[in-house]
Amino acid sequence: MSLHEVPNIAPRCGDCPIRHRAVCARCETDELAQLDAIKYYRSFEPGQTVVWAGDRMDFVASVVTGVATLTQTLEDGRTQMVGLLLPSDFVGRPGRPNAPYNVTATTDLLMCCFRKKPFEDLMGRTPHIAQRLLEMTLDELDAAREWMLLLGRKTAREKIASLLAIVARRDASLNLRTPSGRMAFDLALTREAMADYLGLTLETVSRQMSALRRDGVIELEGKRHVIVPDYDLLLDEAGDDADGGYLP
Amino acid sequence: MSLHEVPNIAPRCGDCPIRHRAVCARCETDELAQLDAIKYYRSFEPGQTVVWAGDRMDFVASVVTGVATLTQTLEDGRTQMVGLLLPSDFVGRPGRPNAPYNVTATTDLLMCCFRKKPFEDLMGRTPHIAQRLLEMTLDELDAAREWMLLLGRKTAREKIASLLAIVARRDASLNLRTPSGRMAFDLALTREAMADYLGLTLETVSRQMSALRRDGVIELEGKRHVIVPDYDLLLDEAGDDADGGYLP
DNA sequence: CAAAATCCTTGACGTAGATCAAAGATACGC
DNA sequence: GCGTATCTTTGATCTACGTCAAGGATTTTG
Repeated sequence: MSLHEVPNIAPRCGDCPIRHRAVCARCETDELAQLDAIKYYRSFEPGQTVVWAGDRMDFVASVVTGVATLTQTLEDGRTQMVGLLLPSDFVGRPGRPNAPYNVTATTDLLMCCFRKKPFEDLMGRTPHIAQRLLEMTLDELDAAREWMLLLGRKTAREKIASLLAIVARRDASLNLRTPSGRMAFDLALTREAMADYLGLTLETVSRQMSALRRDGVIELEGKRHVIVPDYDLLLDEAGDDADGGYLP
Repeated sequence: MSLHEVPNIAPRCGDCPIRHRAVCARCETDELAQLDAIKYYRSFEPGQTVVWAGDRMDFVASVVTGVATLTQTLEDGRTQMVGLLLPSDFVGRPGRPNAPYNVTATTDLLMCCFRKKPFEDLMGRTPHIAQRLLEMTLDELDAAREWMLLLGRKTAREKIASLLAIVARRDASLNLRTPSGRMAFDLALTREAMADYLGLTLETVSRQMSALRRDGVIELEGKRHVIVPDYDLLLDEAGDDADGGYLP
């Protein structure tokens, strides 16, 4: 349910195959046991919908493997992606019965779910979980606002470059990155999904990807595997924000 | 720090002239006293900056009267508004030392501030304040995502209509609204601020405002006072989202 | 009350990205 | 191996919105 740098340093959550950035960062073993008691797994195929906007959603979850998206649509079918869920990201909101957006798997997707009621109870008993959730939600809000800048003011080329930079950065924590700016990753999104992310059409996305390749900013192997020979060059293209980004 | 319907039903916070949606919704009198002890007021003139992006921000605050904006900028000066603060809205984030965005007064502005350290301490002691803050942050996130749909997929005319509908709705709780859809309000934003909100240029905003007037969707008295003869008509123009909006 | 800011409107024109259309890649089933 | 479906690329054209420019309205200042 977010988009930023993910340190992925949280301790393992019981026997759960993923490090629950969401709920485990400061968990005591006792709490981990309680989380384990209420968790279960669900898997989805590419294209499958996890929940429809407006539907009751009686669980919260974090992504174990795969990619999911949050999307919003207008009556006439125009759609805008409003969230991109990568492994360790969290979906769902304690205190809200219904899902505000469509949640869709774009790849094979495994989610670790917690039934909402017991999760909320646990949250009520352990204040630091609520605090952690607040922290995460604030991160998401920052990401959403960065995204707003992209949607409102960046050119198509800058949008593409920014998206690639974001995905590359997320992958960088896991994947190989040479000391130079060279890095490679797979883009788990179709051109259409990229377009929905960026507020463009898929044709424009395709054209701009070709243009970036032509200009040597990126290399493409097949359609989805991207190589960034010089990360700084990509960031230049992305026209990243002034105001220096805020200090830690 | 958000954009939705604000019921404004929270009890008064001590002698504070505003109902602190943020921190008082479920406050005990004891906690109110503690909040009162650490609060102070600051006022700003139109155009004045409350904090610069990146600067240390050692308080959280809620807007008492007036309007403020959160903006982000690219190096070349392109700017995007990412938050609109109306009375009762909350700014600032416990746990983060620096402000991520520029906060600027667009009218005369009075803020009720709480020094961050004591506020955080209080939050640590009273879990429901953290919960309330989480709730508010989730509301903001929803608003940000609605805004993303606007920025990414709506036409200029729809953008304007959506903005007017949002402001009208915020005002509706305070202002007069006849049983029919007729309503009137003052727009505390310049054309340029509207443009920054909507990801447009000020010329396009001006043209679309004129077009909406010409088409009888709105009436204008002077530049800032807007009359909406038929609110449903405005909502049609705004091309509001499908998926029915989620049920309460 | 003139002079100078601001803020807003309107026009003429250019362009980035949308739309429409066709065809190449790649994968999948039989 | 061939047909079908999905995804992607590329081209030709259109258009909504941006850019540049001029001129009102309204307020502020001296």
